[in-house]
Amino acid sequence: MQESKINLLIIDDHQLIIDGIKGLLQDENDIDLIMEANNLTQAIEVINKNFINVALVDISMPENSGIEVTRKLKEISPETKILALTMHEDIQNITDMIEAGASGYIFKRTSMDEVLEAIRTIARNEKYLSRNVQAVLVENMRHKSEVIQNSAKEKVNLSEREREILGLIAKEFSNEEIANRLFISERTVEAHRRNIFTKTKTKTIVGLMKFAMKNNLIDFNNEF
Amino acid sequence: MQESKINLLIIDDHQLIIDGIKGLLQDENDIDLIMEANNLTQAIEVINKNFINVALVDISMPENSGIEVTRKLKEISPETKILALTMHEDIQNITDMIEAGASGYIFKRTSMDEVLEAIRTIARNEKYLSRNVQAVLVENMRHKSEVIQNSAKEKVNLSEREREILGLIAKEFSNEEIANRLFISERTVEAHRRNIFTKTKTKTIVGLMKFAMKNNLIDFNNEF
DNA sequence: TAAAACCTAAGTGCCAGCACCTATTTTATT
DNA sequence: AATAAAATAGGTGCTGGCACTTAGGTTTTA
Repeated sequence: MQESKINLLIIDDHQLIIDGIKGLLQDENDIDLIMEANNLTQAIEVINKNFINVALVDISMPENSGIEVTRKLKEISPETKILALTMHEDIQNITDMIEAGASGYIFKRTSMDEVLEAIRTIARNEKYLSRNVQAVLVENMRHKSEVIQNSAKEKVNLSEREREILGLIAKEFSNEEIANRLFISERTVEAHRRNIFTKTKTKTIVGLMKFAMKNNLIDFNNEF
Repeated sequence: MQESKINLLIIDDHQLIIDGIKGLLQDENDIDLIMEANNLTQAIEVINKNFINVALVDISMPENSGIEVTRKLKEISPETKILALTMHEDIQNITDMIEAGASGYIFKRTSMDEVLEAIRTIARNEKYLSRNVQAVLVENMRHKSEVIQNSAKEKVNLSEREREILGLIAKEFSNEEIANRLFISERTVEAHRRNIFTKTKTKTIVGLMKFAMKNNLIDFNNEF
């Protein structure tokens, strides 16, 4: 399945790291060309002159963050696959990089073998997340549910009608509109609204929306 | 790093699949015991009698969904690592299973080699997401950003101050409180508020909150 | 069968948010 | 130097949301 040779570009502001990686990779016979760049400008220059399959981006770079670099490179050369190499092990960084267009993400504390495997994987147009990264993602998913469970520990039981009205509130209908829609009095809507606030222990619509979000009572994204 | 032998439990309502997997794994010398169960009740029975390192759960089971099974097994035997084997390739299923406590997730269309690798990986207390699953996760992260970019294509440029005030609104402060906090007049806060509404093309606080959510201008989860 | 929860609804009054207007000072941007 | 954008702030008036109260009919549950 190994297609052709890989043209690699290493982008890092630390020349030492570039040299290190280069040394470790240059014996691999499926990696043809290894270019290097210390910043975005140099990287763009390289990419404009050579066809690069894989760019290894260290996102701890000072001036342009790795996210910026990734976005920019993807813009000018969408075929180039980007592998993020970083010491930032938080989810935000991972998701940001992937949103920016990275095909793979590995932590600096992983072995060089994995770097090589990652390069080959994303060169084949697959995705690569190192074990560590997978662990972070999994932990995050689990954590999210824990947060929800904790915050909703005192199980809020909104009635059918209350949920319905909460949904309409979230859809930006006024009490009057809700009343008309449901063929009930505005007074009744107000009563429901009050009960919803009481049950959810919230005081403002903003608070209520946050509550609804956290408890997945409404979803902001898919609607409308 | 291979610790000891692995005790495996295969849970699937299709006996054929159990037999198939069993046949393919019984030659592996690091897999000691292979038990089987066709449903949750049987699985619980097995787990109560034997120590199981890894449970391979097919979540397409009719009666109790794999999610239920996973939750239940994790409850009665937290040390047992769970590997989800499924034909459902959507994110919801993946996240649900992981939230329920699965340590790994693989699609049915992956090779048996990967199943074996996955079993060994999670037996070592690591996480395992197959390449396919990684692809789905990555695609999902990217897709999210696309949605955001589309809906916010007309790049909303809130000023520094406006962002600050938006943040305070999201923290449920009233105009008066915001005014006091920032040492400005309530009139000014109102003016900013109006400008924010205009710029974001929203009309109600609910709409504004949805906008802010989508554009990551505020984050509902981490705050407070 | 009684109690609890739910859905319904009217009255009354308060005020925060908002509309619409105007205007000065400061800070980019060209 | 000039134009634009942002931040500041006062006035005035309307109203939707909310508090607080009361109450009757229905459904669920203990």
